[in-house]
Amino acid sequence: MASSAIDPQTLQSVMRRGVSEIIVEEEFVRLMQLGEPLRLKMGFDPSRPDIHLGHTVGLRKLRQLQNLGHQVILIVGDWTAQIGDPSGQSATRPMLTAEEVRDNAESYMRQFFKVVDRERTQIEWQSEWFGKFTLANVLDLTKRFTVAQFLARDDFAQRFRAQRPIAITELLYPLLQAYDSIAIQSDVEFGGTDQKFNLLVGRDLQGMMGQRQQQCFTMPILVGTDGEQKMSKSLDNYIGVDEPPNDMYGKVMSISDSLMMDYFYLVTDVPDAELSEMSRALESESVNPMDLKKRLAREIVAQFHDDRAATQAESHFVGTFQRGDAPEDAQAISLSKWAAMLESPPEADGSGALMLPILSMIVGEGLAQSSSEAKRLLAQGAIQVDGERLTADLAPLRAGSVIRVGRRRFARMVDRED
RNA sequence: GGAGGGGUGGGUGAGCGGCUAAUACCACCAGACUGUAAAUCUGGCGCCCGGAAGGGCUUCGUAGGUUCGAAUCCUACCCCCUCCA
Repeated sequence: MASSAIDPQTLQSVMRRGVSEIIVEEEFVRLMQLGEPLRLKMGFDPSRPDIHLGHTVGLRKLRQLQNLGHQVILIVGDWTAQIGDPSGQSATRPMLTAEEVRDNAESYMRQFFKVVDRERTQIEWQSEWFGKFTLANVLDLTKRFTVAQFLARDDFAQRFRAQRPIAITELLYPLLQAYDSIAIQSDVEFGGTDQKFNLLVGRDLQGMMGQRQQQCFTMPILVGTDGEQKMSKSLDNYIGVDEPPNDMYGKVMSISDSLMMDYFYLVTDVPDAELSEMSRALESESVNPMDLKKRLAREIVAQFHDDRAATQAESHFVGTFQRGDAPEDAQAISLSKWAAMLESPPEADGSGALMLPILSMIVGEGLAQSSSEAKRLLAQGAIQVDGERLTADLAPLRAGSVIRVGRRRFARMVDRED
């Protein structure tokens, strides 16, 4: 319970770090000072069950407020999912079956609760209210807004100008999202800066229908691993909260140095004072950026897995990428199986290794997609055996030999496998 | 109801009878450089055979047709979009 008034310093950190805009700030402050638990609204689209770091910027804010005693209402958007948020491309989305929605919701929540406190979260399905909606309700909703209001929204405006299609249902999307605020009596709603319009429609609608108006928090958009665009699954520039530690660590290390401080600021708990320290050190080049980035990668992995996983991921990274060792879990290839495939017994060179056709082997074992690709890789010098770059198809292999294809595909020869 | 535009390789998007397995950009892969950074540079990027030169096979919404030859022309069909009313 948030029984007592909040201290000013905590309030400041809630309202500043990782927040782009609060509408209306004074009202939010007043609400916080009331000391009663607020209803924090968060929606989720069950056609996209995966959460990545970009989403966690907002989720972390929710968690922060939960720790102060407030309540999260998670809305499963089983109706809006059928429309598709117009802020994306206008790709027609297939309708989901009830079962798919349930599965997606499940996997979403598993990830959601890595950040948000389950104890202080209430889950509501849109169908609880939209299932009962009648045409009369729809008309009542739609008559409150004008086309001009909606066309003022930037992405609609652009599409309209470019004579690209805008489905009527897309205009409905913000309305349905807004009605959710009515249904759950939301006090504060959260979203990325690109959600501002939708959040405000909710606020307006509440006012029109005589409810206390929600406050709107917009959060900065996290740039993806490509260093340019918003982190998103469809652009494949994301770091998923569900990814294994090694991948997560590696992806963080691959971000550009210039993004590093944003990540620290938006998705870790490293205190502000320390962050300014780091920025200064980077500025004066008194620190190797790589070391700070390793810290960032550790922080992030620890957050979604644990400290042990973070330490392991780091040594995996150092071993595999900085030193070029084969990872412990490298794919195993049976030496005897491939030796047996040659009609004539494989020749040995002086040291007892077997000369085996590496190209068909890497295709057969899935290290290359086709023999054409395998040839190209060989020609480009991308295939190594025990650190030696290959130039011809036949490679000397023995048990324990390490095959490396490109930067990250590894395999180890073993005597046999079952 | 009327007029028009369009469906091309993971994406955007050229090509509009042979020089086109198909321009360009993005994404992706590899190499150089490195901190697996990023950026940059170089090469590659349908499948199969070949050491290579080269050859074969399958692709441009679907199905037929014209032609020595079609992503390009014709016919039918399916799908998408815009404008006028």
